[in-house]
Amino acid sequence: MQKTVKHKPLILNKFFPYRFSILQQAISENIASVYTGEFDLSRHEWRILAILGEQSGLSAKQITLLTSLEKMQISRAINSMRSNELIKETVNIKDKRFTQLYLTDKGQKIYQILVPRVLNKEKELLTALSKDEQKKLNQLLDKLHQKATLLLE
Amino acid sequence: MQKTVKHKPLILNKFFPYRFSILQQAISENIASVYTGEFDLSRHEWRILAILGEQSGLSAKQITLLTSLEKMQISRAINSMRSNELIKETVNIKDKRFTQLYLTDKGQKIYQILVPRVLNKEKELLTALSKDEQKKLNQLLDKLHQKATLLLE
DNA sequence: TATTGTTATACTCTATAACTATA
DNA sequence: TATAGTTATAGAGTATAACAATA
Repeated sequence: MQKTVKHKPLILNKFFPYRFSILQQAISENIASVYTGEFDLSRHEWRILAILGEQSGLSAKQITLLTSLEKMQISRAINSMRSNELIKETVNIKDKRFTQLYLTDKGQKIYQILVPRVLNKEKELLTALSKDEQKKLNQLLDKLHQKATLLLE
Repeated sequence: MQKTVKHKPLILNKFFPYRFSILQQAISENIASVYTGEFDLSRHEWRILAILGEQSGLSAKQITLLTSLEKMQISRAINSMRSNELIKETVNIKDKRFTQLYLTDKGQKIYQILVPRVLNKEKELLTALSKDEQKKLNQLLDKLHQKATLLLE
């Protein structure tokens, strides 16, 4: 006689959130291999570099609104990037509480090198899918994201 | 005159790996809210509970093969679960290097309570998509996973 | 009083590798 | 020699909150 199962079984390998997490890890490692390899950035540093490369002069506060990073994570990452001379800053004259952050020449150079590599890695990953499939995937993930966020409230 | 951009710009919010990572975090928090809330399990502990609830008597080595956990992560999680009396163990008689792990009655009770809740949370998340869309999503993620793994080698 | 950003602290997680016991 | 599992240790990341400067 078999043990009575009172509920649907949970097979970890078929459990959507688990599978998603494993895939996320693989994707993340692919991208991280680009920015950790030669320039030894942390994930937070890489995100800040990406943001500031695109939009100069942001404050830490603005970066919190554009990324999932919190203010002390940013403060620490900035600290490290400052000592590696990737970032310089000025105080906002109109409101001295704000610091305006910029990439240094060195920071910009690294940014210019990394962006094509990272975009290329993204492209490589996505060659697994046709253009239509990529579009479909984005739609599905958007729906899922909306629901996941809703459920967290 | 505008600054010359020598490459395609990288907009973090539209960068697939970034979006994926944000979504993963939201999904993971949804599931974690179930197993951390009442029983205060860590993610590793939860995964081990899920595995052992399904298959009794596994060794730590076997668990490494069924999850993304490594042996010392398992060793530590087991340690904590042992002191919370969720797990008991016996030595394999044929090869004394192997430990066979089992849920205690208490561990099983928690397992029986958590599985329906966790599956329900998964279901809630997936209501964002139709059955067809869920199937499609799984196919697309599988393809992506294959590619991501391949690129890591 | 409220906000920006820094710092302190304690905690969790991770990675590497040395260690034991068994084979 | 090789394997299963434990332990030590240092580093990275996280969460909470107190803090200084400015508004």
